[in-house]
Amino acid sequence: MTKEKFTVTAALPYANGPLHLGHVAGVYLPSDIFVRFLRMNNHDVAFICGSDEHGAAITLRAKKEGVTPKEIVDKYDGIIGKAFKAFDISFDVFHRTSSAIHHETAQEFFKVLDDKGHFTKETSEQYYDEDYDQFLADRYITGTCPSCKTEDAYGDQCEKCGSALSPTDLINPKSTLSGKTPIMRSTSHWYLPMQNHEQWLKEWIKEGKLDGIHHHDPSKWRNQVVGQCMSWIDGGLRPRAMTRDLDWGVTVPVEGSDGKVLYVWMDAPIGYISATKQWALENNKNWKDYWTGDRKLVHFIGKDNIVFHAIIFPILLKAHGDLILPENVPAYEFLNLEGAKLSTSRNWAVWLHEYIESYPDKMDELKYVLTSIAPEAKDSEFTWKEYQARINNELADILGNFVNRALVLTQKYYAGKVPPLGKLTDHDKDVIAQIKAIPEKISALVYKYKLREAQAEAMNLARLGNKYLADMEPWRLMKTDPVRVETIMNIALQITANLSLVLQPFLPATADKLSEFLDFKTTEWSASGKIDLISADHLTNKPSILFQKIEDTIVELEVAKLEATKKIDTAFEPQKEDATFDEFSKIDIRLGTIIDAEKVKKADKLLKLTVDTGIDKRTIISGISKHYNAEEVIGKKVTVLMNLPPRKIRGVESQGMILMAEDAQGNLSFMCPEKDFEAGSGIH
RNA sequence: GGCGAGGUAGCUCAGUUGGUUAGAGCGCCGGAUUCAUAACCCGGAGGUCAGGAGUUCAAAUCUCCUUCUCGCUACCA
Repeated sequence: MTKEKFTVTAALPYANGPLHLGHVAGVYLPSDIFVRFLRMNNHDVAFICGSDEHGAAITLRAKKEGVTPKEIVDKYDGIIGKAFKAFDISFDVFHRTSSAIHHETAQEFFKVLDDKGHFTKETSEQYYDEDYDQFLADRYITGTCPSCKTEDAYGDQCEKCGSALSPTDLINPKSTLSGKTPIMRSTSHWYLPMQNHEQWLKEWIKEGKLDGIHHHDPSKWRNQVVGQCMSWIDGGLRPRAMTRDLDWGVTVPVEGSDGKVLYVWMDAPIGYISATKQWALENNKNWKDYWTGDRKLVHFIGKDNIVFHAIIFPILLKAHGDLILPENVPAYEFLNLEGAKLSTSRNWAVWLHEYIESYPDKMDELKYVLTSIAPEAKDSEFTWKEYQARINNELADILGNFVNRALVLTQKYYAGKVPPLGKLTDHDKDVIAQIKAIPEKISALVYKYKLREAQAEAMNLARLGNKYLADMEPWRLMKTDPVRVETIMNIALQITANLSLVLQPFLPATADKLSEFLDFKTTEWSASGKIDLISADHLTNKPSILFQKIEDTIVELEVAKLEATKKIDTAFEPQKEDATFDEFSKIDIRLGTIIDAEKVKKADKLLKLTVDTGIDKRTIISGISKHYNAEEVIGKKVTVLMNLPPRKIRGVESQGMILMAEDAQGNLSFMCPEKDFEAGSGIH
């Protein structure tokens, strides 16, 4: 195998929460396996990751918790970094986007593109809501449509006549945030005109050609990745703003851009580059070697960020010039947990750092299970029951047991010394051929990013060993033909030595244990498949149990722990700041009876309700159709916020709002009077 | 709502350019065995390949429709 060069990145974890099993199964573990395998084959590889620490979500969270964004990201960068270390994900570097070197790198990157004219700078007068102290997106402005004169047309489109608008076209504009007339304020943003890149993107993704030259094999990209990219491209790419009005992030390195930062999705992938720079600095290397030339760039990501890695970042890389584009973007689907979607906010998750704390000696067990169920082609599901079954039935019974019987027999018959290989039978030769074939299969699968199958193939080597022993019955032959047993045991030990090799990418700690048992270690994949890994007379050690079985009580405990999180109200916000009595008095809340309801067309969550409020019958659009269907809400007496300024939603004017209670799981419930009061009753 | 990806044995999943009785692992049932963590080994049962229609000598595989799940997006706080 010729040596190749790889730069492998794992999606930067967003530093506003800890890591859960979904992240691990779908990005970090597969990339780690891939990289470990590459290293064993002596490819030149850099494995890059780090914390993604910018973006509006972090500032919002900081505001909510009353701390600085820096405190948030420091906290989670710490938790995440520590967990990766304990779980033994073998990054060459785990960096962070809040570092100085990243800010410099991202700014420089931006400047290069700006200097080359790859951005269109739109300095425009935009509407600004003084009460909310922010610029208004098109959709947050309504006004009268200049062509059909309908009121409440949106800033980007009039729903009535369908004409495309810009906010400044509107007559008598209003902010939907405060309801007031926004003022014009000058702001400039840098846009990436993605539509200029459609042609080469199409050729690159569909045919794997870049500038007419072969770049990669598109059939190796996952369906989902090609499908979603083509869907975006065929739908027509549009300019996308690469800067934001925010105070947390990489400041735009251009005069007069105060209060602006790089869009987090421009900033974050550049984090791969800045992390490489930091690593190069510390290891006396040149970072450019890892981002130029005939090097293969591979991005491991989750399916939710395909377009950023397969469209937007490639545009940026190509526009920058000199830099390589991804050779593949293996995107993983999602992992579910015990029948429900993983959710950070609802605390429905198995957190990696908590697992590590509970089971510090069971890292490989978790790795094995997660690789077995890795969501490569579709969403998959983790259950503790399956965790137990995989470990007990496969790791312990098949792998652990084989290793144990081979080594224990060696202890028993030869005091641990490897017996010589004698004359081979046809059966032996057949087994030896399979020992050779398995690593080849694993290798082919890994290069195709089929890691779960690759791992299963590694387990087949242990199966082969078990079957070989069962077929040969050395314990019986020992009485009649001890010379023959020497050959059998030699082969069994060679299988064990091969296991210590082929398991390394998947189960590094277990592979090390095997090496200790055998007193033999090699990290050269090219040695795999050989049957002379350990020589005759070599002394092996007494084995210990490789895998303890998982007791039922563990499963029960973990499931109970999860169920308990359903009941704990962890997700509730802290109390808001004081409101004056005057402010409260302005709010008009009354009981209303829903007298009619229908689903709003072309909208997932909306119900159009007709409500009798005691003083009138009005239409209210409510985003509750995931929780209530139209039939069941009719006749309900609910709480209505009366004096919210009317707003057009999906072309229908909503005159007020139905107040809902929301629990920690995000379920919504009407708030109904305890006594049967009539519609119109005020709520004070 | 638009687009994308999925729906294959009880469970987790393979099925390459359509081609003989649809596969693997685990679970289940039966058998054999004792070197081994009551493990291993052999055998068996179990599938209208989400549902319907079509193209074809032939469809899990191609086309259309319906339905369910997930993601992106729109809209919703």
